[in-house]
Amino acid sequence: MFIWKLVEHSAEPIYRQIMQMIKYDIAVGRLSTGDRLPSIRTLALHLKVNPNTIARAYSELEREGIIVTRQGSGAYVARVISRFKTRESRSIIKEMLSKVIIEAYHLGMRKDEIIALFKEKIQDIYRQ
Amino acid sequence: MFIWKLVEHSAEPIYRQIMQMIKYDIAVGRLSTGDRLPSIRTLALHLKVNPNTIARAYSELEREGIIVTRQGSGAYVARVISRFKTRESRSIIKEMLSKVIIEAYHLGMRKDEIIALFKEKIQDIYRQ
Amino acid sequence: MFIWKLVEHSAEPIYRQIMQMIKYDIAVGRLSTGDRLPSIRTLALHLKVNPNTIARAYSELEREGIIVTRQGSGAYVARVISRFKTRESRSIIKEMLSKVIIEAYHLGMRKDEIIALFKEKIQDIYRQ
Amino acid sequence: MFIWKLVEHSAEPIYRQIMQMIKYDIAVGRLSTGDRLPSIRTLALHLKVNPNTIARAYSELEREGIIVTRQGSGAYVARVISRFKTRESRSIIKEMLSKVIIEAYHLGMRKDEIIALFKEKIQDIYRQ
DNA sequence: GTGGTCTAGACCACT
DNA sequence: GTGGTCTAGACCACG
Repeated sequence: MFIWKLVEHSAEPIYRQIMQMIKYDIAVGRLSTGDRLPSIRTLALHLKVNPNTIARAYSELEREGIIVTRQGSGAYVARVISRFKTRESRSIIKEMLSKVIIEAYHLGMRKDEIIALFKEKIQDIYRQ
Repeated sequence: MFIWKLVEHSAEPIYRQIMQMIKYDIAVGRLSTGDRLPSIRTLALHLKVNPNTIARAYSELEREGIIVTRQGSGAYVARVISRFKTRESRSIIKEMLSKVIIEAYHLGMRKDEIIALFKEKIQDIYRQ
Repeated sequence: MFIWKLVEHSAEPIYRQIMQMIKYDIAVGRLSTGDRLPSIRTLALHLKVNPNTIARAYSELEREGIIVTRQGSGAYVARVISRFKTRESRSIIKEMLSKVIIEAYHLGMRKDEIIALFKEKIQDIYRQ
Repeated sequence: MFIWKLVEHSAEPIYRQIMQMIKYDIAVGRLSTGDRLPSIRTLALHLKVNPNTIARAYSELEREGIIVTRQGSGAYVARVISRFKTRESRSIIKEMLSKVIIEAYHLGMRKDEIIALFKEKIQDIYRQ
């Protein structure tokens, strides 16, 4: 079914970890448009967290346009509305790339090492 | 002297923005080993934030081994101790790369676009 | 016959969308006093929703005095009983107008733009 | 200070009523860019609701870009970024106008009556 | 002091 | 059964 696990004692809030898991699964194709997500209660039991926490994750994903929810029915992967706003998106992604590269630098990682990691990761997600 | 500016109303805590600015300047070579950082009071006035906030940033940077503070003298950029612990660092950076690539995906960015951004950013920081 | 369509994944509950469609058709004259509405089963099949949902919509419309249902016969558009209670109605409509105008304001719409939209819409419904 | 009151037993969720009050006050100019909103706890005490409910309202207003919040500092009325997306906004407002006019029709209100109400309300908000 | 996250548990609305 | 709202109360992060 789903094989999601939380990182315990992470600084990352639980609801964000959940968002991240789902976004990842969509990005790598394990979840597709129209697929039904587990119900809030089911997932809460599975991950052993409070249903409100799952609800929070789903609701944030919904406002990002990544899933849709309907009372009495459930939550579903949204049709991909690539509502790409070039300028904003570029600036968000540039900022994130900046951070990770600076972090790698200060962790003593070499240029070729981070490039290798980047290539590896991008293959996972942007499969041909 | 220094030309740092805070992003107003960013979700990023102020002390982290300050850490980020300093790490960036070190990474691109604007700050080098042994350089003296502005005093807490000076920087607090300049950025119009509480001195405690600067102190927090400096203390975290010291904890990361990026700067050293000497009682009564000030804070200095540390000699680059590449305290690179391969496994941990790789996992941190992989996690961060994953996040940014997934985010780019969901923002509708194409593979070549994010690759271009990555190349651009890595040139800034890892100059030959 | 009828050409009603639901907005998929709308935040608006399905039964309310159905009520809205019917009220709209009455208001613009596509449905008149005495006209028979589609049966619950028929409409449920057509819209691909649970018959209970249609039943709920019809029952609410009946409560509002807009349709009447006769056992075993079906649902019909009621004779227009203008059960207008000045004070209550005014307060409901004022509240709704307030909301839409405030919303328009925060969406950056100009005064003349919303006035134009209002005039357009009111022509649709209150034809001379 | 602030003179907000909740409607008891309203179908409108409390957090939405709170959002509405704040949007209204901004629209009519009682609150201006940069003004500080009451703290979550203060407002919760004042309105006799749970702090989480206020937090929810503030957080939704933030994602609509109407206010900004900072941990440890408070919530402030945002600079008006009229990030007006013509098509989307027009469609939202048209939908809302449609509903209110249909509702007025079914409540037996005359054309001139609703026009009068509209004019009255729009004067409140879009003052010259 | 501020807002942010999370839990436990209740009740409601919708299909 | 589904998701949505709300409360009470705890603990953390930030300035």
